[in-house]
Amino acid sequence: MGTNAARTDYHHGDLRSTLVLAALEMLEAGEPFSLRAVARRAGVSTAAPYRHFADREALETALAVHGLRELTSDLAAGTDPLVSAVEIGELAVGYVRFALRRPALFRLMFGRACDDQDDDRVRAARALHDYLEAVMTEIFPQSDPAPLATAGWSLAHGLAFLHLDGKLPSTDPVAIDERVRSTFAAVLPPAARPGIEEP
Amino acid sequence: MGTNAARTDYHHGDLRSTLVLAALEMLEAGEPFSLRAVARRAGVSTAAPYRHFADREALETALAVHGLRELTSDLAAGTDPLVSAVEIGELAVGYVRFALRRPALFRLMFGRACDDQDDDRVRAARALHDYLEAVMTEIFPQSDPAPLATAGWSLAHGLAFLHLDGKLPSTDPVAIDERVRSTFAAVLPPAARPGIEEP
DNA sequence: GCATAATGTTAACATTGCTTACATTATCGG
DNA sequence: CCGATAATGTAAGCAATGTTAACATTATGC
Repeated sequence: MGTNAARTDYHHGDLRSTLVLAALEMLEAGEPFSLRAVARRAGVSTAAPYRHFADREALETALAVHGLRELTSDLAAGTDPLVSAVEIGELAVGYVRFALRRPALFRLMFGRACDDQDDDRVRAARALHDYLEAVMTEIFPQSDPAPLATAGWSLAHGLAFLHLDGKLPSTDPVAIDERVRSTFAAVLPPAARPGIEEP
Repeated sequence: MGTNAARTDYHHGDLRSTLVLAALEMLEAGEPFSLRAVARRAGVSTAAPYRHFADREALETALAVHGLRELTSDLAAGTDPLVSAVEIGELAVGYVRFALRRPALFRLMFGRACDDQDDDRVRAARALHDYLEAVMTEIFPQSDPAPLATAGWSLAHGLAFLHLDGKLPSTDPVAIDERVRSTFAAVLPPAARPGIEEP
């Protein structure tokens, strides 16, 4: 109990998870999202969520953590044995697809300042960054991976947001995938060849 | 008048501009922003803004248009005779600086879907895109400028947002500038040399 | 000058985030 | 096994917000 209250089985039975789930469903459905609406959907009183989240922002942080983890595992699962530079483009395609598939969640994850007080959130964000850096290290063993990871993440992130905002044409999903690939190709073509022996 | 009501001089004297200005000041000051608060600051009743903006979103769209124009002219003024590929990095530095200097405004400009109904907003967004494409055309005359413009914009945009969100360390402004430069250098090094004769 | 449309005001409604006081029930020490 | 206690949920209410409707006022065109 106390800090580690995650599996408790009280009046409602792990209301906290229920609330997060309800909020995720509402985000997915594109419905506007409010603490009261979430409580309603969970079949619980207006004030009940405040037993589990300090305020609205705390719920949003929990949702962001969920999204960050899902995105990270999505990317890792999509292209597991990263070998060629081409696959970086595929990684970016996965990133942009995630953003367009879950626009509201994506905006929650990246739309506001990272809550540095929340350990879970900081960890989840760093896990994503570390994964990208590891991939870059594997693909470009002779270059400094840090700027490459920053570049790759920023590029994918910018593509995701600009498509989300309608700043780049975003009607045809196939065209989007192609644009992401060609953008990465335009920028990372003189990459290291695969199969380089480790130094 | 009618649609072109911009310079009218009624009871208050161009309340519309006053509201936009008041809202911008509040954004700049980091204050939370509400229609009522804007009306209060403009010294006008709660319902007055509805004579000039259909709803809150309409005001936000006006602010976004303002911000897009300012950003575009900022960039164009900062580096006027674009010549070398290095300057693209400087362009990105200006972009990221703008985002960090006006975080709330930047989020308004790019945080939600581009209101395709609003001609001003569509035009302002396209003007920015066209400017970037023109720069790319000038610098890389032999390459297809479209993917390069997309890549440059996305990269700068992603850097801006990741810094804004605290996903990349954002305490020291000088370090940020340097990171933006090195990121662009890591990705656009084999650029065309300056001084290429026009084809 | 006067009809009329443009602009601003007052008052109200529904919804929201949040708090306070209270009710209920799980858990634990005896 | 039982009662104290803390964890959890509820009811009611406050202040703020977006929005609208009904009304007042002033500028503008005939």
